[in-house]
Amino acid sequence: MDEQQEQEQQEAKLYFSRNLLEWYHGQKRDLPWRRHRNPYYIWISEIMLQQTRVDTVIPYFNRFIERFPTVESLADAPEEDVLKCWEGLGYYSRARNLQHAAKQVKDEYGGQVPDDRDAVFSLKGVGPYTAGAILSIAFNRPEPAVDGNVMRVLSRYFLIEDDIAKGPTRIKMERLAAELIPEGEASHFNQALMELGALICTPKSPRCLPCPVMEHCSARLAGCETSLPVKTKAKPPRPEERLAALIEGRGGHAGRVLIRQRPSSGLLARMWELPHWPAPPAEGGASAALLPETAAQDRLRRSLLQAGIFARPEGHWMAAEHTFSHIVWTLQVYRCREEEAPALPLAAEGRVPYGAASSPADPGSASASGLADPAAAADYAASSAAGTSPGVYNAGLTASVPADLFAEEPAPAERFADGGGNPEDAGAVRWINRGDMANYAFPNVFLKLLNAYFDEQEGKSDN
DNA sequence: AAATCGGGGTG
DNA sequence: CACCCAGATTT
Repeated sequence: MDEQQEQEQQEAKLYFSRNLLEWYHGQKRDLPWRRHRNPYYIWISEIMLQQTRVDTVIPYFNRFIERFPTVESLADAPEEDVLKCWEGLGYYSRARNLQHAAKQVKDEYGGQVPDDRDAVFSLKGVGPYTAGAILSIAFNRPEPAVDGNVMRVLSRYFLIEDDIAKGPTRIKMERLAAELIPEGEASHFNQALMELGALICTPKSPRCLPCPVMEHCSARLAGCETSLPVKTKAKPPRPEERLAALIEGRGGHAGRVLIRQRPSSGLLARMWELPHWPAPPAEGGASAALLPETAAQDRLRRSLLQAGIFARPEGHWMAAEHTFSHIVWTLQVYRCREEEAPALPLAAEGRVPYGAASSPADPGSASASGLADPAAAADYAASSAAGTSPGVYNAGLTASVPADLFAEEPAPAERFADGGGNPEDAGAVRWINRGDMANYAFPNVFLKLLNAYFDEQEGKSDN
């Protein structure tokens, strides 16, 4: 690049920074986290915005800071409260990382979000982008905050054709973004950059006419703005057919359905769900949806028994789909009815094996109670499990199940080939009614299924 | 460097 | 419906 080009490049940068900043002051949106310069608010909003659009985040943000107004209140909250507040937002490990980081701030930084690069970086869930966002937006530090919006804007304005999915490209963008920050204006400028990406320089059809920097935008001048940024495509998610059980309680559980808690690591960690297992591949490669219903019900019953849950599938209810980044679940949901446990033994913990092979029946535990009636057994479990809510049912039924029922069970790794983590801390089950849903955090697909079910029940009882 | 982590919007 | 959106952590 000769001297003349270099000078033009410098002018393009100055033009960009000046015009963008001026535009932002006239166009910035009124957002809840922009109404104060509270580093805690900025931090919460940036974690939420990592994954979701502004419109979706706003109600979550408002509820979150109402429920957890300070770092300390977040640090001291029960984890399930934090997860419940995050319910439906996705990427739940971020909620758990956020609370972990709140404890860090409380214990190591006196409850104040640190105004220090290394300290901010050390917080769980805070990476290069979020650290830069907190330091610049909350503390006006001249740090770059390069997210997808910023990379899109910069790749177009400076016509950078590097693949933004690659690591080194982000480093390059950060160097460039840092150069562009006007003296003393890091907070406004970084927000302006992201605001432009969100409102004007959008992925599909950028609105170049109202763009404050269109005159010197290299991509627009070259007519290639819609083909930037260059980004390698993600590989498509793999499909997974699963059989799910909506179990209607009987006796002491009448009007309730059974839910269980997922393991504390992996997919949807510690969230609650209807029990479900991979569907066996049908003959000839047909999908599980085409699996003869009796075969599917038989398989589901085996899986339920294997998990220590006594229930009988009674027919297909509905299908539901749930899309992750890397998997697509198709859930075939069967309505099931709770059955009486054959022998009896109720252990005290309210847990069932989740990923592990079922433990052998413990003859000792069988004498823990002599209750054969499910309602009485539930009462027994509730009364013997201190600190649990009414309706808690101990499905840790290690009772004698005919061994041949398990003859065709797949290996544990196959049964729970969904990213399930440590089986030791999973498998808690509860019988819940609609009101109890407020106490458990569910992924959206199960929220929809449970609401659909309770709606259906209410409709029936009205008639 | 590649895979793991949700859920929603657009055309 | 196909296709798009992304940052931190783990492996």
